[in-house]
Amino acid sequence: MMSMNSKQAHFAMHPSLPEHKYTTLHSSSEAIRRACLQAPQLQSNIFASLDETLLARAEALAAVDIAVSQGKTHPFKPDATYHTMNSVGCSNSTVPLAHHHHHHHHPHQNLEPPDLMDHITSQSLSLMSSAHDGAGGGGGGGGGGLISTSAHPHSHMHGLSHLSHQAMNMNSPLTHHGLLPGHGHHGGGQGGLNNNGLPSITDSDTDPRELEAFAERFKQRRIKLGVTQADVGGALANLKIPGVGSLSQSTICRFESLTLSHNNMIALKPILQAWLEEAEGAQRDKMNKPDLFNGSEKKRKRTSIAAPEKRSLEAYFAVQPRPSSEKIAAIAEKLDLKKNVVRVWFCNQRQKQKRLKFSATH
DNA sequence: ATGCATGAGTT
DNA sequence: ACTCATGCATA
Repeated sequence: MMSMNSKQAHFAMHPSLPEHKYTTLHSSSEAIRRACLQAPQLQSNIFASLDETLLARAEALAAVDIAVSQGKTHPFKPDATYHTMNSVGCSNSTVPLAHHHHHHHHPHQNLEPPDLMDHITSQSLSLMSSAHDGAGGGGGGGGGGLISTSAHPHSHMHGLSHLSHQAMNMNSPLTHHGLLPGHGHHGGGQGGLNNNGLPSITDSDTDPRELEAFAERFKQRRIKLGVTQADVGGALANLKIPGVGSLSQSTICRFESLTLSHNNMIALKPILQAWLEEAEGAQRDKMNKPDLFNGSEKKRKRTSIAAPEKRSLEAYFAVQPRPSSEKIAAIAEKLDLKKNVVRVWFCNQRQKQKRLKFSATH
């Protein structure tokens, strides 16, 4: 089969700067997070009598939290997810951006050197596109790189997901990849290029400190170039690196702020480094691709879990980060949320927790 | 800058 | 049904 994705729709232009629908102090919810919840794990009968014990317990804990930092009520329903999946006539024109095979990994118990680049061949570095600025947040604008760049209607999937998926364990930063010819130099500087055009991965590349330093340099140079995070993401596709498509503003942002998993950071570094060097080396010409597409498709609505519910979830998470399906259902009902919303929340929470745990260690 | 969500690949 | 990489929508 080819690729038959069904998640497209680009163009999220102009944030209409609406009034708050509901008060959501996202900053506090993130700041508070689970920090002081260590209830004894009383999971007596999870399947027997709707462990209200645990739920009540967790909620009680959450309640304490509420009393301390909340003094308002919100008249809103914590659930507003309506996907408007439009079958836009299924345009099958998926970019033949070579979605090659991938490898597998055995259930061994440790580091399996990932073939970071197994097929990458050369390069055809182009350049980014327009310049706007305002990437770093900018309060009102909304992180947005709402520029008119990269005209990809809807056919870009994950670019390099296969470069470093879960096959590799992200622990010891000493894992070097079997196909690394020019490794040997390290200590704050790499520069060798692999046979595929991307910078070689060296030991130093897996060093959290090095990654951090690079991320910082990257951001500064990017800004210096006058490009937004979104611009970078879109420009990556122009690098024509096999298996590497475009990335979103979100991902670029996360890279710069180190809010990606260690592995993800390592995988993205070579790509972004390649772009950076190209962009600086050709800062003269700019191509502007006017995209005259009409995006009248689905508009995904982001579910917003209200603070109280969120606190409860955090309380549950503290005692049981991985609730069973039944448990999730129970929690969902208790909080009047859709089961899937709860499930996804736990998944995301685990990811977050994981990366926080890592950054805390380094 | 981040919260909620999707999807591929695994387990 | 989970993990991981990513993305859309939004604060």
